[in-house]
Amino acid sequence: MSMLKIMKSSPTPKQAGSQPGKRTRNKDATRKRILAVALELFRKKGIAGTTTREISRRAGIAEGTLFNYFETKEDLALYFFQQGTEEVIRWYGHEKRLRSAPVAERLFAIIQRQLDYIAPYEDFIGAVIFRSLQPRSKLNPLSLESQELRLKFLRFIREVLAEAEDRREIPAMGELGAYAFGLYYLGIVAYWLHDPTPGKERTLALLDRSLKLGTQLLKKGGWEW
Amino acid sequence: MSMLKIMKSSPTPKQAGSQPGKRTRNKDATRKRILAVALELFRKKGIAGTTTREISRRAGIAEGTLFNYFETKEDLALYFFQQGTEEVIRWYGHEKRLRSAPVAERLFAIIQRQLDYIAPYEDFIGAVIFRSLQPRSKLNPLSLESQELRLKFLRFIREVLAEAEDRREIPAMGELGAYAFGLYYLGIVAYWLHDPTPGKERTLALLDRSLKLGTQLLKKGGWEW
DNA sequence: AAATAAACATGAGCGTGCTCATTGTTGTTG
DNA sequence: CAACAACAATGAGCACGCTCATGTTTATTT
Repeated sequence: MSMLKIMKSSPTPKQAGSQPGKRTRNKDATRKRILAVALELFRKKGIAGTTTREISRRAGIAEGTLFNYFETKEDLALYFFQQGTEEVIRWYGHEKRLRSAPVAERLFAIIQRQLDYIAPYEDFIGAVIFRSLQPRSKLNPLSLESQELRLKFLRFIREVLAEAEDRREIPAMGELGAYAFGLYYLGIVAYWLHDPTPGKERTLALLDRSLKLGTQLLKKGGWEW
Repeated sequence: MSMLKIMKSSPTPKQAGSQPGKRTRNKDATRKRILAVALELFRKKGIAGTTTREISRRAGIAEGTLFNYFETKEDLALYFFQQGTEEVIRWYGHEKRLRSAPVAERLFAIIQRQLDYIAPYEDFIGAVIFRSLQPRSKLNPLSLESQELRLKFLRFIREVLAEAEDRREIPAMGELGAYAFGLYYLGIVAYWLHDPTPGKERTLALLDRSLKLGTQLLKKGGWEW
C-alpha cells in the first residue's frame, strides 16, 4: 500500500529531476518578493520605521501571510545579516592569496568584508546584531536562530585561528580565542556604527592598529602561564 | 514687581529649608510607588512579560501618568541598572583596603559587585545593557541616557586604570584601556547571562583567570610599539 | 477671596506586531 | 472525476506601548 504511492502518476510528481509543483513555485516567488520589498523599506526607513503592514501591502499579500514566512519582523532583518556572514565564509574559502598573509591581515580582511557587506543596512543592523548576544528566552523566539548564526561564525573564526596556531603565528588559545575575537568584532561594529568619518576611516584605522597590536602582544607575551 | 515675588507668603513657600510643597510630595510618593511596583513585576515576569497597564493599575495611577514619570518602559528598566552602576562607584570609593591590591583583583571586585547587584534582575537586564551600546537614533529615545550611563562607567574605569598606570602595574593605554575593559565587561555579562552553574561559578572562574591572564599579558608584552 | 496660571493626572484612542478561526487552493486517493 | 486531505492565504481582532486633548489640582497674582 505505501509502496504504491510513488508509482502513481499525478499532475505534479515529486520525483527528483522534475519541475517543482505549483505550490513550491508560488511560495518561492512570494518569499523573494517579501525579501526584496523588506530590504528596500529597511534601507529607506530603517527597521523601526517600517511596518509589517507596508511590507505585506507592497508584496501583494495579506498581513498574516507575512508571518507564515517569517516568524517575526526581526527575523526578517536577521536574514540579511545572516546572508552577510555566510557570504564572508564562502568568500574566504576562495581567497587563496590571503592564505599566505599574516593572521592580522587575514582577520582584518574578514572584518572589513563583513562591514562592507552590512554597510547598506547600517541604520538597522545594530538592533539585530546586539540581540544575537542575549540568551534564549520564551519571550524571544528569535534567539535560537541568532545562536546558530553566532555558532557558525565562531566555528569559522576558530578555523582561521587554528591555521595561525599551526604556523606558530600565535600561541594556542582554543575556544577562548574565537570567543575573544567575536567580542572584539562586536566592539568594532559598535565603533563602526558610531563612526561619522567618510568611508569609516576611523574604524579602519582602529582595526588595523588594534589587530597588529593584539597579535604582537600575544607573540611577545605568550599565552600559557 | 518681579522682586516682590519671593517676599510674599504662600501656603507652600519654596524657600530653602522649608518643607516641600504638596505637589512635590505627591510626585515623590508616586514615583516611588511606580518604581516599587515595576521592580516587583519585572522580577516576577521579566520586562517583556510586564505591561505598562499593570504597572499603572497597581501603582494606582492612570496609564498615561506613568509616561509623565518615565518616557518609555525601558527607561524604567534602565533605572535599576543605573542604580547598580552608581552604587558600585560609590562603594569603590569607600573600600580603602582594595586600594593596595593588584589591578586584577580590584577589577575583579568591581565586576563581581556589579554582577551581584544585577543578579536579581537577571532575566531582564540583558535587554537593557546591550541596548546601551547602540548609537542614538530618533527612534530610540532611550539611547541618550544610556550613553550618559556608559560614559559615567567608562570615566570610572579610566580612573581605576590610571591608578594602576601610575604604579606601573600596567602600561599606559589611555582611553583605549577603558574602552577595552568595557567591552570585556560586556563579554562577561553575556557569559554570566548564559551561565547555568549555581552561584555562577563558571563566570567567576573565567573572570579570575582572564583578568590575571590579561594583566600578565600586558606586563610581559608591553604596550607601545 | 477670587481670578489666573502653571503643573499634573486622566483615559479614550492610535498604530503597532502578531494570532487564529475561516476560507481558498493544491495535491492525493479510491 | 469526485471526495478528501494537506497546505497556504486571509483579515478581523488582540494586547501592547505610547500620545494628547481635556479635566483637575496646586500655586501664584490681583
